[in-house]
Order: sequence, then structure tokens, then C-alpha cells
Amino acid sequence: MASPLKTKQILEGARQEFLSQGFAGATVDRIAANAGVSKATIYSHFQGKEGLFKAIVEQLAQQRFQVFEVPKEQSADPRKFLRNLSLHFLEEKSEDQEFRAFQRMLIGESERFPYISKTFIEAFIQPALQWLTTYLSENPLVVVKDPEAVARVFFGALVHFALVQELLNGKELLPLERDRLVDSLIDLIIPPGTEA
Amino acid sequence: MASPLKTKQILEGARQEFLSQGFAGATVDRIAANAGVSKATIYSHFQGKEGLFKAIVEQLAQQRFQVFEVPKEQSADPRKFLRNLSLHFLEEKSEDQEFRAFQRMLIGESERFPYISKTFIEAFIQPALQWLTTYLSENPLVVVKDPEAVARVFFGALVHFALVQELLNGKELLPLERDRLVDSLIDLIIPPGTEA
DNA sequence: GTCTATATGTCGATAGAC
DNA sequence: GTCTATCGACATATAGAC
Repeated sequence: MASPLKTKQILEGARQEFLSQGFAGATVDRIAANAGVSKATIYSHFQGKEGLFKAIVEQLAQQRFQVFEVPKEQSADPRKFLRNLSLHFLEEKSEDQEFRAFQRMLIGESERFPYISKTFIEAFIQPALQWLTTYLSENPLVVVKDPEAVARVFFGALVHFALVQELLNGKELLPLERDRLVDSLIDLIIPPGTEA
Repeated sequence: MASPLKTKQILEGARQEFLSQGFAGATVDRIAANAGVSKATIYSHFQGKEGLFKAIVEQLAQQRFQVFEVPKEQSADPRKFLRNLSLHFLEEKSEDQEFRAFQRMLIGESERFPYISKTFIEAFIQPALQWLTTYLSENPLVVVKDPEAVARVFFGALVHFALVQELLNGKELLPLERDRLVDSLIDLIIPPGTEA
């Protein structure tokens, strides 16, 4: 009842269509054309448009956006370490066109399909905040009163910057170098001159 | 060629429909029904669905979301002042259902309709950052090295918190009191014990 | 100016041939 | 299993009566 090759083709075509058009704007006709299969084949592999949409969301959340990568080798200096981490994060997520499209779809459809935001939070936001909270708690060179809240400030400042600059085309209207944001952010979390 | 009353009714109906359904999901039939007019009337007042959409966006950006309110009476203590301002901002924007819907639509449609994000940045984000930057620069009790970047951190942390908690239903999966976020944020920007 | 009625196209989904 | 061909519903947009 299911051919693995065709299934893969359908998912590939559906990902492009849903990410670029949203759920309501996407059409099964275009998905079929992108995938190189007929519409009937799609309906034999998935339970309609919404079932396909759900499959795409889970695939993206679990396969592409699950990992919040932290370098194995942590620099001894927390300031340098967090600075590199932040710049790497901003650069990577800003350049990742598919990630940007996923964020757009995520927020745009989160009212109609709450499981999207749930999936994304559990796969991406939750682990990132968890790791940051632990790092801010356990590193002896870092002193913060409420690591969980500070982790939110840190992560929020980075994500919001990427969101405004890249998703909302803020680069042109509100130009600001990544380095300036990150440097100020690090200075706030770990004031300079706190080296061991 | 245009009746002011009908125009108002159409805009009212269109706002509800576009905010709840997005551009692709909205139908002119429902807008006409909501407005209590016929479809033909809509097409005589506006240039099709997209023209109506554009009118809605401009109306919302200019009439509802333009003002970033700052209390006239600024407390002498910057920590207290920014704390009240932040909590007021979070409370107001979190409760404002129409603002949440607008953010969703804004981000969801920003690729297909770039003027939406441009309008929102100019009406809302730009003034807020401007005011914050000025405040952080000119208040003698506040010392920050790069006010423009710190304003981004401040605003970004608040907006991202509201976005995750309210738009993405993070309240349930990642519970965190507003006070804890705001208190930590203020402590980072203006360390306690910096009173005059 | 605003309506009813309709033109014209595309949507999601399926039946039936192979 | 996968296709072609097609269904009914509904989309945007307009013509013509009043």
C-alpha cells in the first residue's frame, strides 16, 4: 500500500510547497507536480492534505531542527565561548532558508494547528533553554541569580534579532551588526573583568 | 463611487477574516457576509482581495499599533521605571488578541507581502527601539556602553518572551512568571546598587 | 451605489482502467 | 500501486437589473 520511493518524493514536494505557501495557500496539485506523482498517489499514501501537512511538520522538527548544536570543546573563557556560540547560531539560522520558512509557517499557522508550535517547542526551544540554563548554573565562572530567566533573556535576544533582521527584512530599515548585539549581550550576562 | 458607511463595514469584516484566516485562507464571501454587504460592493470599493488586504494592514499599523506608550511621569528610579514599563508592555500585548493575530499574520505573510513587515517595523518596532535607545543614552543614572544594541536586547527579550508564551502556547510547556523574566532583565541592564 | 445572478476557474478528493 | 479523468464544492471576479 506504500512505496518508499514515492513516499519520499511526495514528502519532498510537500515540504517545498507548504513551506513557501503555508497550509491554506498550498495546493495538492502543485505538490503532486513537484513530487512527480499523481494526486491519487498522494491520497493513497497520506490521509489528505492535513495528514500530509502533519507529516511534514514532524519530519522537519525531528530531522532538521531538533539539534541545538554545542561545540564539544568548551573554551575555558565563558565570554569567548558564549560569543562564538551566539555568532555561530545567528549566522547559521540566518542563512538557513528552510529554517526561516519553517519559522514563518510555524507562527502563521500556530493558531489553527497548535501541535506545530508544540512540536517545535519540544524539539528546539526547550532543549536550547535547558542547555543554556544548565550552563549558566554550573559554570563556576558565571554568576547569575536566576539562570532560567537569564537563559530566556539570552535566547530571546538572539532569536528576536534574527527574526526582525531576517524574517521581517529589518536589515535594511534597522541595520545593526551582529557583533554589536552579541558583544552587548555577553557584557550584560558576564560583565568584563570577571575572569578567574 | 464610495459610501463611507459601507467602506467602514467592509474594513471591519475584512479585518476579522484576514486576521483569523491569513490571506490565502480568507474568502471574499465570508468578508461580505461579516460586513453585511454583497461581494459586488466590495469590488466596487476596493481593487480585489489583495487591495483590501493592503488596506487592512495599513489601517491596523497606523491606527492600532502605532503608539508605543510611555508614561508621562517617569519615576526617578530607572529600575522601577523600566520594570513597570516592561510588565505593562507584556500584560497589554499578551491580552490583546488582535495584536497577537496581527503578529501571526505579519510573520506568516511577510515573504509574500514584504510591505507588511515594512509597515509594522516603521510603525511599531522602529519607534520603540528609538525611544529605548534615547532613554538608555540620556538618563544619567543609566550606564551602558552601546545603547542601541542594549535596546535591542531589552526589546528582543520582552517580545520573544511574549511570542513564545502567548503565540506558541509556551505558557504550558515552558512556564515562567513574567516577573522573573523582567526582574532578571532589569538586573542585567541596570545592576542593583547603582542608585544615585 | 448596491444588489442578485452568474461566468470562469481551481480546489480537495475519488472512481475506475491498467 | 499508480495513473487519467472527473466529481461537486467553492474560489475570485463581474454583468446587468434596480
